[in-house]
Amino acid sequence: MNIHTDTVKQGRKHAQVLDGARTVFLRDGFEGASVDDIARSARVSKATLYSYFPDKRILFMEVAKNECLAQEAATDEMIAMSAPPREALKRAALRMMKLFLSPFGRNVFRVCVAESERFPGLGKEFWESGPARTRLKMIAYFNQAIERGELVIDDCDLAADQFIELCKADLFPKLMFGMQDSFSEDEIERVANGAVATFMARYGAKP
Amino acid sequence: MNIHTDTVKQGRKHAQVLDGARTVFLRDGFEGASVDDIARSARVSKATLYSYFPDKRILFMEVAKNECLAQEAATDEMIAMSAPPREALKRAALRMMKLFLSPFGRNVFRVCVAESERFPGLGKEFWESGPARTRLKMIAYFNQAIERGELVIDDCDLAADQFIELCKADLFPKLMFGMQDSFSEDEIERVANGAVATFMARYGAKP
DNA sequence: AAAAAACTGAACTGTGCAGTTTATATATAT
DNA sequence: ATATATATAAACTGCACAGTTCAGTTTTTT
Repeated sequence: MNIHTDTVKQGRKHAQVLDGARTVFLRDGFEGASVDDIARSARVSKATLYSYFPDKRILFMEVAKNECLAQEAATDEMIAMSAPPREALKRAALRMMKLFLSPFGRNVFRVCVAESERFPGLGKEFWESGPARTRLKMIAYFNQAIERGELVIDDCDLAADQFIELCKADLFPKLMFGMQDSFSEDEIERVANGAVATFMARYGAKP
Repeated sequence: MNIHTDTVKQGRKHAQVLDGARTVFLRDGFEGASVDDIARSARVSKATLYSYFPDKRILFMEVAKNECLAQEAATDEMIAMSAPPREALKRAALRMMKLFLSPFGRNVFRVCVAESERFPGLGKEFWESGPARTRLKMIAYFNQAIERGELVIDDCDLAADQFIELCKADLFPKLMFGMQDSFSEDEIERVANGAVATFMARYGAKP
């Protein structure tokens, strides 16, 4: 994430402030979060907070930048490149779903959607350092599996996007519209299996 | 939409106020919209506005209620029940996509996501009077097509959810993360065709 | 142990905005 | 025509919150 590569003062409480900000921003969004809340949550005085981050916007950006790095780290080891499609896809599906169904994923998405007007580029940068990487991993896997004759795909980009969307079926709208906020293993299994089955019906090599 | 069935004062400027509110809320969200802006946009004094709607929250709910009714009306005639699957699905895909890619769809979604904390039930009510109806229509169609031997579906609920998500592939994330805000016919065609092809590969009756 | 740097808490300023009031104007009905 | 309803503009109140200041305390460095 390239948002603001400025030098921000380092010091004892730097991380502490970021942690508090992360908590509050993820919970309340940008507008919803008050700097007093953040300072309280970080167990730091407001003055200290402002000595590290000259304003709320910059603090928010710093938090976003950090989240992106974390996301980036979590992406590695997502797909077992050599596994057969059904297995590899199932694992990928479960991982992706766990991520965007988590409070973290939910909130990041909410904040990106709500704040993308105020912070142009925020959504894009998050996307690129998170979801886009997963997508690339998947496309790389597709190419290997095509080589092996296990998959037949004309448009790999679209195929990847379709698989990702298939993993959101049912659950994602329920989450976004606030109709449900946690999901059982069974619900997740059902959707993951459905995603794999539908994907393979279209793109699995016919014997 | 059942949010607040109170009696709100009727009168000459009732619709005018709602219109202005609709414009501004959809553009700026709940927090982002100022009552002064709304009054200005509705060409009505603030006092008049408040004589119709006792507070901002209620005004917002009233707008949401109206949008739901409109949505509901637009849903009828979405699927030609007797058409063969590829044709019916293609048409349904294009309609759905046009809807959620429109500024209207985008904003309603944004507002629901951003405001679902502040207004519990808002997202759900919108979902139920909009997307859920489309979903039901689709399931009804599936059942007829299954009867005719054109489709083979074990879990119609999941199948409908999958089709809806397939229609969002590629475009929806780009929209949500602010990476692109309008889409060409070609882009839409590609995704719609992909959705139909993938859906049919899984659920189309084998000859 | 002394000096320097970092932190605290609390009070303060300024601004933006929801909601109210008032004095005035314009329709609508009798 | 006159009385009553309704609408208007503009000023005002109250509050929440970003950002500042400062006198005093704690931690780190030397």
